[in-house]
Amino acid sequence: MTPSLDIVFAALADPTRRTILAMLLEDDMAVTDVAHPFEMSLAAVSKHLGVLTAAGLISQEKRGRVKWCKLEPDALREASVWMQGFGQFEPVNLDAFERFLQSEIEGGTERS
Amino acid sequence: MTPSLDIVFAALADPTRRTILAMLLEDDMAVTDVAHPFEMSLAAVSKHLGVLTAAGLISQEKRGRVKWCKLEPDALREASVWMQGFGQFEPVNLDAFERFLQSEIEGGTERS
DNA sequence: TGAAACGTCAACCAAATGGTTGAATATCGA
DNA sequence: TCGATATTCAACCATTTGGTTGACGTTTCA
Repeated sequence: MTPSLDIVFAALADPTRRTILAMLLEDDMAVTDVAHPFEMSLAAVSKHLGVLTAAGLISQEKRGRVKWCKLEPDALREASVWMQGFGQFEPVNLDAFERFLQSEIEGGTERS
Repeated sequence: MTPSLDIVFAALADPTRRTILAMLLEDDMAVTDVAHPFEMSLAAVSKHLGVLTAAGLISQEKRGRVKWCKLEPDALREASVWMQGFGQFEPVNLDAFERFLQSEIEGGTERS
């Protein structure tokens, strides 16, 4: 079940979380290492990672006592498609655009 | 000064606001008309429009007693560029776009 | 075995968010 | 001028968000 656009965009709206995503672009990281550059508690970063996980933007896998965080960039695809629609489609085709989104996006259980 | 990614993504995180943007894709609208399909007060919709304006996603121009709302899709560019930094997505999802065009051709124009 | 490292949980707090209602402001039209 | 229309403002409320701290469960390893 793909997380809704609500959850994905809300996850992206925080600068700490966007920085974390950029960090994970380079390599997978343990929670403690993700937290290191930030001037906030480990628990706070752990919460941010929870938000990113709920949005499907990262995945977390525990090996031993270390929990590894991995970027899942595919989760950005749905949001990206949604945004691109505003640049690429003619205003005339709203109905068609909406049908397109409907067919393109799975699991979007949002109210209209 | 372009609004920060924080503000833009936060604005996009609400389904009511995304629906408003989709409505404005079709045409400019007055505040009252924007509010019409929603089951909430006019004041609430007015607040949403304020959030979208603060994010630069729409502009509002008052003519007479009517305030017209206009989509400003360029505001999505910065956010779009940020997301594209994560690779995977081309600026346009060409495959999906071609399928969309194909369905357009096959389906004919069934807008009423 | 036991201390240290890794990470989360629970309770708490301040501020922001999304909604309400009622009053206020400004403009149009007859 | 007066009533209706269009929109915002102000105060209020409940919920969510982003942060804190301290206690807790696991896992490692000397």
